[in-house]
Amino acid sequence: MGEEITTAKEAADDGLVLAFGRLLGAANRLEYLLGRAIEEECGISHLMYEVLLILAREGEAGMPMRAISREQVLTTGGVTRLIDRMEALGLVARGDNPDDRRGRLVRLTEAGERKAVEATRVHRENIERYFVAPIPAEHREWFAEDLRKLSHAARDAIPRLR
Amino acid sequence: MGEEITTAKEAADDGLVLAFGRLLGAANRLEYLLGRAIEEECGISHLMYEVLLILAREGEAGMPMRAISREQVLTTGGVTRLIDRMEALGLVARGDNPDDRRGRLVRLTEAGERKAVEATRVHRENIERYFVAPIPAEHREWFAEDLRKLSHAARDAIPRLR
DNA sequence: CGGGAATGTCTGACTAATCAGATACTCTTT
DNA sequence: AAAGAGTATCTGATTAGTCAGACATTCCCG
Repeated sequence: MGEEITTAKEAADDGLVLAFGRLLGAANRLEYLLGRAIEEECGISHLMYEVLLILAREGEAGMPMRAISREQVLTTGGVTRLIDRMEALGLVARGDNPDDRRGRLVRLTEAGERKAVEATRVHRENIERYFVAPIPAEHREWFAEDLRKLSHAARDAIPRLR
Repeated sequence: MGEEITTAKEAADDGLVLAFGRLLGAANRLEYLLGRAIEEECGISHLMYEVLLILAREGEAGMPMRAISREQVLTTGGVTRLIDRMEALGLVARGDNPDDRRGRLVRLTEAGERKAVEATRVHRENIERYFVAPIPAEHREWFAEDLRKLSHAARDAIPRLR
């Protein structure tokens, strides 16, 4: 594993690269499956669902677009367009930010709250099936904990997006 | 955790949904970081790198586009265009498939092999830093093993893409 | 306090994916 | 062997993101 790699075949068989590929593979596939399910059953994209949860956590006051961009790896331009679509669906509302007149605050509407609850029901069921079931019960706690560490380490390493 | 969820706030605080969000968050951010690094240092996208490794594993003969689409969650149309770009960069070559004249076989070129080795060097370094370092040494083996299980379970559950 | 740097959002131009339909071939069944 | 079903790839239209630049506002330092 610590050896010098000189052929493409060796590169492809590298243990570390394989393990990492597994993380991405698992995440991509799970995201795909769960995203599909939410899209079909609730009519919103997986990214919209994530934003619903972020806003739900934030509460009444709403949060600036900037903060959403930071939570999800998404440029501010991307957030603008995502929120445009969510606003068109009636899930969120934009309001002025009294503390900073450049910015705006996004908050959930009633419909957005209902959608968050509905989508979570669908989501939970599928997570149980695809994410929890394959991990042996005695590993689950550590596994979740390690994911948390990984998630934070990776977040801290990301340079600020425009 | 097993309780009925009725408000958006509760949905956002659901332990299972949070843990899953962590997996996706970690994977997205790591993919972002490592994708950036490979792109900047090697001039290819993360997806291209994955395909280089897939082809390296396959060897001389090459593999049909269909198989690539299956490995990466990507439609066949997406693979066509990805391989178009990789061909333009000189990393892969398409050849006829003697066994099935509908299909074509994709294989690495010399330049593709070199790129796979080069990119893996960059990749390994960053994986060490962002992926391995945050996981305590005594968990690593189980963690990788659990990821493997997850990855396979998720792969088997994915419906065939067009 | 005034001016330059920094920040938050939006937008036009672009990119890389999806989807669905077209085409060409293969496989199976009668 | 002919027909119909199935499969591999490619392509036009669409979509959802990126990037870079515009603009308004705020922050900070002399």
